Amino acid sequence: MEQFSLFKSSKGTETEQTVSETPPAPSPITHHSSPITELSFDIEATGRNPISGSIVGIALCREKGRAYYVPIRHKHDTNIPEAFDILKGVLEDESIPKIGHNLKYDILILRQEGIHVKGRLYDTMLASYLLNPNKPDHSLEDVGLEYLFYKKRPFTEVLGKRHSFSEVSIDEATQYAAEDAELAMELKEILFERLKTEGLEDLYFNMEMPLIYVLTDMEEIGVRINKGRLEELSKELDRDLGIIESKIYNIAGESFNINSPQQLQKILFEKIGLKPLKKTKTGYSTGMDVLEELSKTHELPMEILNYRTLYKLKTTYVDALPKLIDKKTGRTHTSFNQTVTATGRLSSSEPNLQNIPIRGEWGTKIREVFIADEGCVLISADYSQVELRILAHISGDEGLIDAFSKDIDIHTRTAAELFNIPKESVTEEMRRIAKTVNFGVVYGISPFGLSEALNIAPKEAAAYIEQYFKKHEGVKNYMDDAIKVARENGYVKTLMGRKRPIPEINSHNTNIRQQAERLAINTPIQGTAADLIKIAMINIWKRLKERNLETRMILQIHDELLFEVPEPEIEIAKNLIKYEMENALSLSVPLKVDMGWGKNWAEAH
DNA sequence: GCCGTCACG
DNA sequence: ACGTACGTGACGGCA
Repeated sequence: MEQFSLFKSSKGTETEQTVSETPPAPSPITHHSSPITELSFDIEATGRNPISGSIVGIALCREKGRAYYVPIRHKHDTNIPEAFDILKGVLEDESIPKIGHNLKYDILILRQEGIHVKGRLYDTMLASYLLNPNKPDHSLEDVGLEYLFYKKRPFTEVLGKRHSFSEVSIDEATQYAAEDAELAMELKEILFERLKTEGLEDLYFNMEMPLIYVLTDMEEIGVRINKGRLEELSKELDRDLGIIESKIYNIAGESFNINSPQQLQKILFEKIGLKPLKKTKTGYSTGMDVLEELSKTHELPMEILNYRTLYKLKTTYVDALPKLIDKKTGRTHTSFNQTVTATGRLSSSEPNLQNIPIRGEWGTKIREVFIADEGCVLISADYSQVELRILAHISGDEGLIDAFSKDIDIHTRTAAELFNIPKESVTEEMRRIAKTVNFGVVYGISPFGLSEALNIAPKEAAAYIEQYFKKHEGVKNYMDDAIKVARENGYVKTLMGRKRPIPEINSHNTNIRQQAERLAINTPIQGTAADLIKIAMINIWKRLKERNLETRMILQIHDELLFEVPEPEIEIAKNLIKYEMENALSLSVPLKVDMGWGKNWAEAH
């Protein structure tokens, strides 16, 4: 039977028809005489990763109760080229708004088919995220359930024992896909109305929505990785690990699985008789801080730490990265997740390229593997002390504003304040302490937390904190105010109006409440930094496009952007990037961006 | 599927 | 008496 598009039910309440019947089939787009005001769509494809996955079909919905499914590479498809061309025209029409759930995925799949989606995007996943960034699951299933009390048919059930969606019968595929497209359309009404009442419209349309296009480009371009070098490093790590392994067995007097915390506990705390310093839910901790402390008493803990470091680098990076090089592009394509963090940051997965090692000799070795394409260099641009600058701005603290206005080394200045001495007399050790205090301030400092971080007595830590607040009343006031605001509203906001509910702020449990208070303090800072770099990303992306430059943004690591830049564009790109990052927001302190470039990421940093 | 551990900002 | 720094993702072990 000829099947072009399938007329479909309102979530299964009407019967479906094929459009192959006479008279000539109406296309889902053209049989309407009215102009298309908006369109909900959903791509069915193979695989989670939209770069390696491929399209199976497209579901479309223009109005409640009617949705269509157009098979593209369905096993049972009869491939009608006209359908594809009509769809391309509509999806690329800048004037037609597009509705969907997780549009970044659909846009990326469509790009592989030569369709470049344009126009205003109503992404219901992003809307759900902005309405409640604490929500752990923004899947269509979960959002549909929460806002429409609608239980969608699970994908796994439709798939059954089949390997790919392309093997599902057209009838079933239609039911499933059309339901998704229609659900997104219905959710759009509710969620975007609520965005308006919550004051989140501006954040959506001017930040998260444009960012979809930026992130799709970044994911599509990917990063070049030196695979051969990774294989060399793997062998090197194998050798080093073997040596440490036998050393450990020698010291322990037996061989065991070093990666098993259970077995390790037996060796450390029973056989050798070292003092357990900390407990976990399941036993005695063998974490880094504990082993570091124990290494003063015995030689084994240090060897365990060395082993763990190398093992981590090998399994998580050196051996994992080559497997994620895409066969088609020869590059590595991460996913930038826009709806994961509670603060507004992005996250990165499969592979996570936001936690690539940087410290130590192995950090350098691994970063050297991230390379620029021929004729290009990598440019790294990172915000200097961005969270403390944001704290200066939102707290209005005079001391902090003064320090950043004069571009004084902030940690040295804090040290001078803490120890009541002139800047010139600050030692390395004092600066280290001050640096930790400054970090602690941003996290919502507590005497216990600071004492743990500095390995000092809580009383001593409390004294530092007291001294810090004496010099920075503005910061102290900000913290008190943030907690007050959270108590009154039940949520806190970033500078750009991003909200995070803090439901535990009035908890009667002291621990829970204090944790909530730290969130109330930290979230506006971390979240504003996230807002800031998102603005910079959008502006840089736009300007690169306007000027037809071939410089490509490839990674975001919270306060850093990484670009792949053709050599002739180095100067112009450097200026453009620095300007847009430093001027993304106008704060009461200047923003400062450090830049570097080279053939690999280690050099660029 | 959870836990402990550890890589990053 | 207890347990705390903020935000992530990936790995191996183990039930």
